[in-house]
Amino acid sequence: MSKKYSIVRRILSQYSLLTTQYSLNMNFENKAYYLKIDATIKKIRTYFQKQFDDAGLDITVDQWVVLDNASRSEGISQIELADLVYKDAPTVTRIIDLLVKKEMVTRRMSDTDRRRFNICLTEKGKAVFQQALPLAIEARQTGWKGMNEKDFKEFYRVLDTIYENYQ
Amino acid sequence: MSKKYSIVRRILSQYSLLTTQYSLNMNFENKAYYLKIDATIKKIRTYFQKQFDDAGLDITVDQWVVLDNASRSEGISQIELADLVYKDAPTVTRIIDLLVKKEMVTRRMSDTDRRRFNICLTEKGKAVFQQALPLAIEARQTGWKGMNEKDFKEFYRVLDTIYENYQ
DNA sequence: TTGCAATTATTGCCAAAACAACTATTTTTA
DNA sequence: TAAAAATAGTTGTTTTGGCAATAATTGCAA
Repeated sequence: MSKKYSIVRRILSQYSLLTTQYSLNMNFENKAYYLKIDATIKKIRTYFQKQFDDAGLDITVDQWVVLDNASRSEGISQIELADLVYKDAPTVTRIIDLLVKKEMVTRRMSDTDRRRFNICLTEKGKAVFQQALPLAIEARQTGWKGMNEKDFKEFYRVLDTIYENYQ
Repeated sequence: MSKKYSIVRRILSQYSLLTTQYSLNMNFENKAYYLKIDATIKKIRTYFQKQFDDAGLDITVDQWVVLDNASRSEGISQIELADLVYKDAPTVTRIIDLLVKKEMVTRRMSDTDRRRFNICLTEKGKAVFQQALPLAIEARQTGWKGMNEKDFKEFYRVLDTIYENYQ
């Protein structure tokens, strides 16, 4: 409905973004890369979500990230999962709650440490993972179209440096 | 309290991230840059928030982004603001609600269009902006330490390309 | 071995994101 | 000019993020 017009607004907004944020009379360090990164991550997230929705997969992007990482480490704990996916423990607790409710993963009490759960994918979880994986790979490649490995390394270097600068 | 140990976990987690996600036997397109960007943006956000908190400023990062953009366009509408900050209209409505509650901005009914509000900073809003601005600039420069303008341009080119690839 | 520190996970609170549905206007167009 | 389309903004719902506080369990040190 108002889709077309929000696209127009978006384009106009990008234009103003270009004129203001790229303007040459600013010192480059002062340009707001935060907003740029934020806009990009939202774009990626939206695209991934659309792929999952279109495929009829009942899963969010964050749930996918958790499912993906859990599938690669059978019996991982929630806190280990939290570190892998850069989320805090409460957030992982709630995402696992939802995945359990959807019967995609189970919490198995650890034999050796009774504070801990071992997270395991159910058959349904494995099936969803298998369906989502090619979509995720395709989405990733779509985003990276037109760029090469050198771009990738430079990009990672900058992201790593920013990350380290805030440690 | 458990701060020290979560740092240890974070380092371990980064190590495993390096070994798995940078491993050479993967095609570079398949590496999950999504998680990397997501981790970085969270890091930036947390640092900004800490600066505001330490300075005793009662403002969140998202509220700051809205306040900052509103301050640069006296009487801007909410939808224009939404486009500038890459948020949707409902999100901006609620952030403005909070800023109004904190008496940092006001909604003034537009003279020419009765659907529209003109957003204006109050004196308090301007004061908070003046206090937060140097902190934001400092935080931005901190994140960019050790990098130059060429890095910046390359970085923006990659972000722009990803963004465009998903259009 | 007792006691304290650390760890795992949960809950509560508030802010924010994405989406749909809705009201009230304004603009378009037939 | 009347009807339809578009626009600005709000509200509701669900999910996620960050932080603090808590319970239960484990590990360590005196």
